[in-house]
Amino acid sequence: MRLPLVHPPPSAPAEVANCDHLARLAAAARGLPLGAAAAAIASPRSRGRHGNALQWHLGLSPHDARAEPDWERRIEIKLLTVWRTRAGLVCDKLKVCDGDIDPWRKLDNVLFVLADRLTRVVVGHRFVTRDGDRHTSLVAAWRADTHFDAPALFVEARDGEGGARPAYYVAAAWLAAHVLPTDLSGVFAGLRGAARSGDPLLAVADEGSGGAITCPRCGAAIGFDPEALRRRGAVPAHHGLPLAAPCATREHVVLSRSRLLVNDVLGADDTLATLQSVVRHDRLTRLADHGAEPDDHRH
DNA sequence: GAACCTAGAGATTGGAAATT
DNA sequence: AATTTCCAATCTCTAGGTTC
Repeated sequence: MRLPLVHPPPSAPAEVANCDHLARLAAAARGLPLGAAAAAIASPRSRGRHGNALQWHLGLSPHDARAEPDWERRIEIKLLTVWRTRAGLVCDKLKVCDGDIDPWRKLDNVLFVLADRLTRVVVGHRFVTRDGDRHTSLVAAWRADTHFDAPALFVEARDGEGGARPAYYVAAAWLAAHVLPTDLSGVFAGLRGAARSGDPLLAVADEGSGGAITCPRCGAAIGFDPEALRRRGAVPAHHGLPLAAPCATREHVVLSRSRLLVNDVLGADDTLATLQSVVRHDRLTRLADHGAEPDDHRH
């Protein structure tokens, strides 16, 4: 159920908060697969595991549970999962905070890190300050009718144990209008059937490889529809026997090599290895460990 | 009519905080 | 010190609508 906002909006737009160090890290994250780090630091079904993985790569505590912006208490970092539909790039609504917390401060300055829903690869980022049209449209939610006006910010109640648990969300439409670019490479269409339950294991193939490759993890045969790979860039795949760990009990998806991004810090080989989960957890490269962290973050 | 898309709501998770 | 409750967060499901 949708409820009216509790916290009145500030009258003035937010001041821009910059951090050059964070900007460099965000740029360096492009092409980085988050799945491997997520598997290393979070439980397999944890809701926030890819956000945790991003925090880890940025040198923050992976399980940050503060009510304040994550980065220097000035910039909120949000992982935004995106996928492709016929209409272009889309994302889901995003929770801002619980209903008893002021959402405006969290929305002052946000670094949105965009990740592909299928591959969990970082595909881009955007710094967004609550000013200009973004301020106006968010503030308009204060007087909007929760049911008929499709406000950019809303409260949704969750009836759980111990009563309602309302929380603030930004609408997907607002994110589409103010955060998402029209197009971005490295973003795949959502897959039906496979990849619906849990993260699929990924294998990379060239589009000319004709429907059969060997599994990068265990060497067993993987079969797929090569025409579908050319058409969509990703296909559900059949993993042949033997089905040993970690390949047993997991869905498999084959990706077209030419549609994948390469992370500059990892390089082509390590990007592929990380994406395909063949890097040991204690050998993972952490983004924040590359390049010295300047004392002043160059503000 | 099959496949796809969307909004709304529910289900889960690990760490932090609170309590015993 | 050990246990329980609280909490942030978002992934997943479902029903109903749209589009090929």
